[in-house]
Amino acid sequence: MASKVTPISGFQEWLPAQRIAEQHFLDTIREVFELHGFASINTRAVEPVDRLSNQGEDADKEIYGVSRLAGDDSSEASLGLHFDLTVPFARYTLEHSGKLTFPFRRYQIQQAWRGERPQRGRYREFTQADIDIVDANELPSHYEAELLLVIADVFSRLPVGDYRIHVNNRKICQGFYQGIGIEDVIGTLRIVDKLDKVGDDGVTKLLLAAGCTRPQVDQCLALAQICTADSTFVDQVQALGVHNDTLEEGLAHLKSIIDTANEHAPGVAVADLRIARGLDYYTGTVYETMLEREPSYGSICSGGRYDALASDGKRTYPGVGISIGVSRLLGLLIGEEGLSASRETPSVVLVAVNHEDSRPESMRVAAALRARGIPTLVSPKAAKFGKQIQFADRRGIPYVWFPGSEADSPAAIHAPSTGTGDELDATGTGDQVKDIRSGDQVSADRDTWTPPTADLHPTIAFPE
RNA sequence: GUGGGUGUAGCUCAGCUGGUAGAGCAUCGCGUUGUGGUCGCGAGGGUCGCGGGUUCAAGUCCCGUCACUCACCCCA
Repeated sequence: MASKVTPISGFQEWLPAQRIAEQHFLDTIREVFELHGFASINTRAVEPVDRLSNQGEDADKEIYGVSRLAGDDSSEASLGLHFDLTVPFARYTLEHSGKLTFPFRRYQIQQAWRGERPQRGRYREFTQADIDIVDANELPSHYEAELLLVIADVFSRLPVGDYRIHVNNRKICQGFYQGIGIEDVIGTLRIVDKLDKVGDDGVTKLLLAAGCTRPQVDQCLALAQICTADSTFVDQVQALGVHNDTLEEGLAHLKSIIDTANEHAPGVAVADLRIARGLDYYTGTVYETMLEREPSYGSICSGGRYDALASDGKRTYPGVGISIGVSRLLGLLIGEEGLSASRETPSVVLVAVNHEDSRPESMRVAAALRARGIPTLVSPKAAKFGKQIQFADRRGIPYVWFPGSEADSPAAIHAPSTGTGDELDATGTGDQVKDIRSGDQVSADRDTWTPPTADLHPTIAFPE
């Protein structure tokens, strides 16, 4: 039955060349995560709804439920697709706590689902690349700087352009707000978080409406304005004259992170005291990462420290984690800016087929090349050589191999004169390989010929 | 969930105050059984999102619905 196919909003799908670019990102992320000693885990797509749903009332609306279309499954536990990787990881940590070795550092690259209205940079199905470190009972704060450096290492190997990791510590806001007599810390954070969208005036109105006094509002705004690439933010906060132990603790932590980051990855981190993050479970350091060329696109890498996400009653497992929003990042780079691969197939060589009768010989050539790690495809038809070259060209395959073991082979008959003729096999019966970009065609040995390293695998680049 | 915009070929779109569905690009074929890209000729491909209404006649007007899209909410 033919039915019209239509796209489903909020689900990202790439064409083959774009997928190659995506895989390059995923491979690089994985490689760097492993380089920094993170072990991979994969968690199931579903969690019991009651475990997912107590993260805040708004989150509930976004959870996709999972059930059988037919049949009476009223006796089954209610399941939902996870909407991030942190909550499943917390559950995983508790479930396997007896078999894990702490501090446990894991990476997890999986999809997550949120049933919200899609928009630019926001999807209903999306891939996240998470790293987290959890420990039992206590978690040293130096990990909070370490995660930032891992992300800096990842992005240094990818064509993401200039970016900044904005770091804050919730204790700064919490201590500061309490120090000036504001009780609703979370609510105040949420309002201050809108600074980008509604501006000073908008935030002022909202805070006044929430019951803050004028001096409190001014202090909140003054704190939120502070944003420094070095540890001078400490002096700026202290100049505001608020005294609170929690505040001092937060300042010391953040200073330590910024100093460490500046030593190992200069220019990447910035202390930005307006960063709040929506999720309630963060208790200390929080991160958001913006691209310099388009900060309004939103954070492409976020996370933070959480002290009590996982607890079995006897022990709590504090952790710190950060997550690359792969789908959001690629939605911009691939979807809008045109990042793609140099070809739409991994094949670097197309082996021509002279006649259908000689296909076995072409297959032997392909086998010899593949045995040496050269991705190779055999031509689908013994069409005219122009067609076979075109087949390669359309897919971006740079080399066409002409098997030459037969007397009437095209390599013997049709080798073009290149002036010197030296590179042609004197007998005219050997294999030849043609670089279809330059037109150069030379004799080649299927057991030793290797394409230039730059051609062996597709490369990724933005359009000119 | 609330509000605005848009639905015509694979893609980008034209189609006037109603009169038998079009272009460009892409795809495929042909241009002396052999070395492509240019060029020439040709072909395929559309329940005009879906349903109803008005009319002799609806892609076009009206109503509904669905999808996509943008903003709000919230977040990677």
